[in-house]
Amino acid sequence: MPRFRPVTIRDVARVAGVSTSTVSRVLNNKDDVADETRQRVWAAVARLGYTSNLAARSMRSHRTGLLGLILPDVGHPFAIEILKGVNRAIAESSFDLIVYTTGSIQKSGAAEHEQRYVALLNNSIADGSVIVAPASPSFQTKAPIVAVDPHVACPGYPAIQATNYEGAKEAMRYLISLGHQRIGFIRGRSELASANQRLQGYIDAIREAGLPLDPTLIIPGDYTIESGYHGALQLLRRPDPPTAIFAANDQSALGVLQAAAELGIQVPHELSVVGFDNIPEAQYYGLTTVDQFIAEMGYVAMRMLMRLVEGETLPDPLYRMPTRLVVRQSCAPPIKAP
Amino acid sequence: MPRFRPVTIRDVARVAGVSTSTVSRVLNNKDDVADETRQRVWAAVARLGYTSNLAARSMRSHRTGLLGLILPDVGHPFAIEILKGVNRAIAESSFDLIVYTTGSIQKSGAAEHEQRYVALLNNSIADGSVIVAPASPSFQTKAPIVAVDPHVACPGYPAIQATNYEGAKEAMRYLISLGHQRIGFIRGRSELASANQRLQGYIDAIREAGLPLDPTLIIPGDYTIESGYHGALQLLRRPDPPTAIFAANDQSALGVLQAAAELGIQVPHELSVVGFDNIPEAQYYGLTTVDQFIAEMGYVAMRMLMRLVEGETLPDPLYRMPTRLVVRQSCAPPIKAP
DNA sequence: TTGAAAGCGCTAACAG
DNA sequence: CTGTTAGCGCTTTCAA
Repeated sequence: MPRFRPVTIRDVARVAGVSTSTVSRVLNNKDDVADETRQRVWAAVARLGYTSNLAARSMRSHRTGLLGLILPDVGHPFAIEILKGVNRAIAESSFDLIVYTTGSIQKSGAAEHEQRYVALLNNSIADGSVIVAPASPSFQTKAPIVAVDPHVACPGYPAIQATNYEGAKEAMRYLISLGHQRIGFIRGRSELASANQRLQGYIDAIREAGLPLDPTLIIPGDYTIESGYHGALQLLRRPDPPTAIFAANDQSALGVLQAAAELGIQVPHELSVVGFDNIPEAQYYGLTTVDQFIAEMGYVAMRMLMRLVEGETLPDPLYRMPTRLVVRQSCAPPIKAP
Repeated sequence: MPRFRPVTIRDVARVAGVSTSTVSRVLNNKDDVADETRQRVWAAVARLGYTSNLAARSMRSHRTGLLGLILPDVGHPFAIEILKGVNRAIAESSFDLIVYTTGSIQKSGAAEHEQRYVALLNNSIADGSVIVAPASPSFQTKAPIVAVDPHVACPGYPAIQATNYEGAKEAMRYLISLGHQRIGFIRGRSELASANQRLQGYIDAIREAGLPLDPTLIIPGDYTIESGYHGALQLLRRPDPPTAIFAANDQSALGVLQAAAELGIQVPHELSVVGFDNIPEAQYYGLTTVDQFIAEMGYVAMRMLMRLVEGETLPDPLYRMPTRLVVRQSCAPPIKAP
């Protein structure tokens, strides 16, 4: 590969026989340039194959036409869904997208680092950014940001969140309507607002149905298959096992199914199972789920961001994306109706 | 959101009571700074929450620690697979990743635009870039690039490509070994090197087996389900239909299955089908496929790029990623053995 | 060991 | 209408 010096605005200016500022004016479509000059400049641009230097441009004028997306881990299914929605929003717009990632949650992680990532994009090359699952309660940034599924319930920035509470409640009401009275719950990571909202939905649904709340039916978990598996084993080996289990996310729901299979417990005949999130395999397993429209969340977040970048103000800084209960074969009335 | 002026190196300098150049030296770990000064500077950095401005930094020193990935359409399954591999390579490294996308092939498309995208990242903020499926035969860029699956067979830049020719041949040899003598072929987009290499594999396998080459069994296609569907209909409605069909990619293979089902032709009993690429549904349909390790291609591409960025030279600028024939239920010997 | 000064490529004042 | 000038925030000589 031959050493190559990028073409600068000065090269264009020299070839077109004008000053650099005139070239800049033409490039930015200012209207105070003579037609003849404009032509000469464009011709030079084309001939030299000039492309403006993003770094230099964004340093002076603070409008780059680039929106940022900050993801801890692009390989994660959640991130990929977000990406699809974000991509659609970008495709419909005149903005381009810059996705920034450190490749893993390990390398990013801590809240203090997030600030760095936001600053990296937002204070230099991006006109604004969407950040996925941030832990920080606030960000210092020049340009606007929008969060998807922030760790805290009421962050100091615009955000979009699924209706975790309502979704959990709906799932529970469905199980209760089938006749279940003892329903186990596998919790999510307790530092996440989403996980706690789901737990609260579980609790309130039981209370509102006038059923007794048995705290021993609530098992800690961390959104992994393993936690669902072990939690379910614990619940199902009791002398008085629940007739249904609601898992705080898709992964742990899979763990529950696995545990049931291992113990020879028939789903849904002997045990009903419901999971939150939309795991792709849900339909193969016939798992009843509370679907989150993850891609849609990415889409809405980007649309919100674009509005902010254009200078509009959002009517409501917290957008709540509705979930939907999708009933499949993993649910049935309990064997002994009360 | 309060107006916020980003913290600059000057703010840090003022607080630490040193000059901006000293701050810069500390930030870049130069060793000619007094320990005591170094401490003061780091303290100021921490206190102010300073993050260096990417645009300014990349404008001066031409090392940013950022690698670029240029994708026409992040929503596409191929892109997502690439992303997974790329992500892994990034996670293992000390680089961060910047993905640039315009959101759709529509908005990007033409080869002339690719040059812009490469320049955008490579001549300003990135230390080098991986570009997916580029059409251009060459790029003008300051920093190194590596292509994945370029349109042309021998581009003027380092690239990584699946063993399309060998893979196609292996699939054909397998069909021939089952006893098939008349095998149809659904072509891919003829402007792509990959598609033509697969076609050549088909042709050469037939020749080498000493079978007659019937050009009317080769049907044009464009990698879509529809083209596979129509191509298969055309082949199967002949008075002398082939006993097997090899489709140049996964999508068109699905189209073939669809056409066979519609005509009431049993797969694999009356028709064997093989597809290239790895469609995720392959195993559900029992489709025999020539798998490409797409994520792996992304991984290798990034590793190659990192080497180039570090100043190494590649032993071979064209890396050929082996494909693998995965035999599933869609293949069987023809009804009448010869 | 440190600071002053120059300048990366670009845009936005301000003059002409 | 166009050129000159002054920086954006940073790194890198060159002196001290």
